[in-house]
Amino acid sequence: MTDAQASQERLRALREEAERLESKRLGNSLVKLGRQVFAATVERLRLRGYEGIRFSYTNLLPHLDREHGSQITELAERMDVSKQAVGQMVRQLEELGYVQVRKDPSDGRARLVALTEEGFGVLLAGLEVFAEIEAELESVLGRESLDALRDGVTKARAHLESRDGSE
Amino acid sequence: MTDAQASQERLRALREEAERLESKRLGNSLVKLGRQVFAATVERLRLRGYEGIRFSYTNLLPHLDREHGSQITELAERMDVSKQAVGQMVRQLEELGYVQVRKDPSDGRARLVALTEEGFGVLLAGLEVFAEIEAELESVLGRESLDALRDGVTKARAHLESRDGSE
DNA sequence: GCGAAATAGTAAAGATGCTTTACTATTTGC
DNA sequence: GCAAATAGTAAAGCATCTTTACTATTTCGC
Repeated sequence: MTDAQASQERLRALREEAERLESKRLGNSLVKLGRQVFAATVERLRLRGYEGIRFSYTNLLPHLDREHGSQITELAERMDVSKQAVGQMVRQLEELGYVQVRKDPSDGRARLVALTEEGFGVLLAGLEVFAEIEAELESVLGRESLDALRDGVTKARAHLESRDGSE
Repeated sequence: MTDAQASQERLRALREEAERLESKRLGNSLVKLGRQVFAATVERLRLRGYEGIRFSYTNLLPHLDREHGSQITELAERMDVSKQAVGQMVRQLEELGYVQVRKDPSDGRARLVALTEEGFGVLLAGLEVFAEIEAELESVLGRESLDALRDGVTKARAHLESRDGSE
């Protein structure tokens, strides 16, 4: 076998390997599934009459109440995202009329974010949609597999976080 | 119990429910894990001396060869993304010197994308990193759980795709 | 062969969910 | 009472796409 032939052979084998690995590309399919869940959530909320709701909002809303309100920094910590990200969501939700923001009387720097009546509706709808998707996945995968998936995801995240300290 | 009290009670229960669900927010943790895999891959390639490699490139490279080359549209179909997205990656990889593009002699509209020598190196490194991460996750989760996770993700994607026809 | 329709590709902008850097306005801590 | 910490905003950037709109070829159908 000549060098050229060997090189070609190597390439062919490699492409086969790549092809074989294709189905296993975990990072990719995880993100795609995650985005599908995002899109499904947004779409189903739209069908329930809630326009303009992004998936990220459905992460924020459950942390809000209608009485006292919460500070943005506190919300950011609970959600494990930056306060800037929360600030953005709050501004958008305020425009949509789903949250109300007022000055914190006990701290001039802070603002208190609280749900409006409509925001409470979105929260309820979001929980419904969430439960619906969960139920569907459970019926497709079975309770055990779904739990195992969640568990696997959690463990994998913990490993990569400690190993690469990222995200 | 007055109406106001009932409403407050409802809210409190709801927040507890939300809190309880927090750990189960599948869409969110999936995307986060996916991004962790992205970041880990990019970081480990960087440590191997490959700068400027994005995760998306590691999806594209295994589809390329060094001889004939492939058309962008064909690559897009195989990768299940838009041809515009592939076109972008190709331009960026070309700038980095990892792929070479030439006109398709048999079709004046088309261009053929092929790996350079350096691009081949990135491909190999990417496969190494991929295998490394896989091995780590396998050692953390166990072979069976990892397979189950992959399987669960695949099934969940199929369900949401058929149910919502989205992504 | 010739004109309409399909196809390969590019360009530019927008969606989404973030982050980072840089800044202002308060409040706290010594 | 003054420096350092903290709450928040503003603006830009990043990553991986998509959508809309367009050009340049090629192919199909007659």
